[in-house]
Amino acid sequence: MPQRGRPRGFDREEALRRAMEVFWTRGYDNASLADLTRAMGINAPSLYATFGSKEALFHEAVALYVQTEGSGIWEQVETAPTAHAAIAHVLHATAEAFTRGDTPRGCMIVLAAPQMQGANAQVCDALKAHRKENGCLLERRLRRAVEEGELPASTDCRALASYFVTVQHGMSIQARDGASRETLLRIADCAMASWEALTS
Amino acid sequence: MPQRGRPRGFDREEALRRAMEVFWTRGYDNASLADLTRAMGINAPSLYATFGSKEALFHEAVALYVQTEGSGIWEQVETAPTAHAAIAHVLHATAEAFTRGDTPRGCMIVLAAPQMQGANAQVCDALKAHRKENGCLLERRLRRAVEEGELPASTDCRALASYFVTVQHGMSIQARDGASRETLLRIADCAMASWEALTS
DNA sequence: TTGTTTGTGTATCGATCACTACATAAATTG
DNA sequence: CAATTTATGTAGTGATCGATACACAAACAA
Repeated sequence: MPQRGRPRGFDREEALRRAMEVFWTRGYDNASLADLTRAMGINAPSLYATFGSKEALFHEAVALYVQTEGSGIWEQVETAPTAHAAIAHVLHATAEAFTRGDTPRGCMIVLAAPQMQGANAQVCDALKAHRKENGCLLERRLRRAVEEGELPASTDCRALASYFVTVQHGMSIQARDGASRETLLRIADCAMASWEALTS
Repeated sequence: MPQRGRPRGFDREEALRRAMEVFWTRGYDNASLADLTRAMGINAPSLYATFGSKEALFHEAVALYVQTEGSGIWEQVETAPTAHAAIAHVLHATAEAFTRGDTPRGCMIVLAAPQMQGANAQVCDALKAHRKENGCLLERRLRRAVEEGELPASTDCRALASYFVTVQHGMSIQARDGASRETLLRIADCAMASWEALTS
C-alpha cells in the first residue's frame, strides 16, 4: 500500500538540506523555527509532521552533514595507503571543505553547539560523540600503521590522534574568522611538519 | 563628592566575575538574564542600572576575562627569551588554564559566540577581534625572532602564527569535550614538535 | 459518492526572552 | 527636619521562543 492520504507538498530531502545549512550557519540554539521554516519553504506544522521536533530535525541534519559534507574529509582514512597520507588528506580536505564558498565556513559538528550547557544536553552530547568518533578513527588508523610497520611501536597513537583532531577543530574557528583556503592549507602543512619528529 | 544617593548593595566586581563565569560556561546567547541575575545575586534593574545592558555586561566580562584568565596565557609572549619559549609557554599555559577545575573548561573568547550569525553581530565581532589579536601577537613575536637571528629570514611567520593559534583554539574544543590536562599537554608538545622542521 | 487518511495554512498556545515603569528604601545635602 | 539622589524589589512590557489545535485540502478505498 503506497501513500494513503494527501501527498507531501515539498521535497523532504531538499527541506532537510536547507535545515542543515541553517543549523550549520547559526548553530542549534540560534536557529529559530522561523529561520528554519523560512529556509525550508514550509510552515511549522509541516515541519513537525515530517520531522517530529526541532531536535529531531537537527539530528537528521547532523546525519546528513556527516554523510555528505563530512565524508569528503574522513572517508579516505581507512583506505589511504599510509597513516601519513590519511591524515594529510584529512587536513587538506578540511581546508578545501571549510572554504568551499557555497556552504557555511567551518564544521557543523564543531560549531553548532559548543557550549555543552545550553538548553539541550542531548544535542551537545550527540555532537561531542561525533567529534570523539573522529579522534578514535584517527587513533585506529595510527595503530594499524604501527601494526603494519609504517610507524615504530613507540608511537603514542592516542596523543597523535588528539593532536591532529585538535588542529582540525581549530581550523573551524579559523575558517569562521575568515581564513582563506591558502591559509588553512598552510596550517595543515605546519601541522604535518611535526610528523617526522613525532614518529621516530 | 563621594557617593550621593543610596549605596549599591552588592560588590560590582564580584557580580561581574559571576557574570563572566555564566557567559564563559553558557555562551552569550544561551546565558539568559535569569541565569545572570541568579548567579550575580541581584535583580534585573540592578543589573541594568550598573552595567547598562546584557551586551555591555558581556563586553565588560570579556575585558575581565582577558585581564584575569587570558593574561596567564599570553602575557609572557613579549618577555620570553625566545619565540620558541614564548609559544611553548602559551600552549602549556593553555593546557593548564583550560583544566583548572574551578573555572569553566576552554576559552571564553573561542566558545562564547562561535556562530557569527547570531542575533548580536557586535558580540561576535568583538570576540573575533580578540582572536585575531592573539594571532597578530604571535606573528609579531616571530618576526622579532627573525630580526634577532633566532629564526631564519625564510620563516613564514604568518603561517606559523596561524598554525599555533589554530592549535590553541582547537584545545578549547578538546577541553570542553573533557580532555585531561595531560592530554592537552601532550597536544601542546605534538604541536611544538614541528618547530625544527618549520624553522630551518 | 462517501469515508478515511494524511498534509497544509491560519491562528494561536504557554513559556521565556531582554528589558523597564514605578513605588519604595537608603544614603547625602540643605 | 525636608529635599535630593541613587539603588532595589515587584511586577510587569511587547517580542519571540518551540510547539499545536483546528479546520480545510487532497489523495486513496469502498
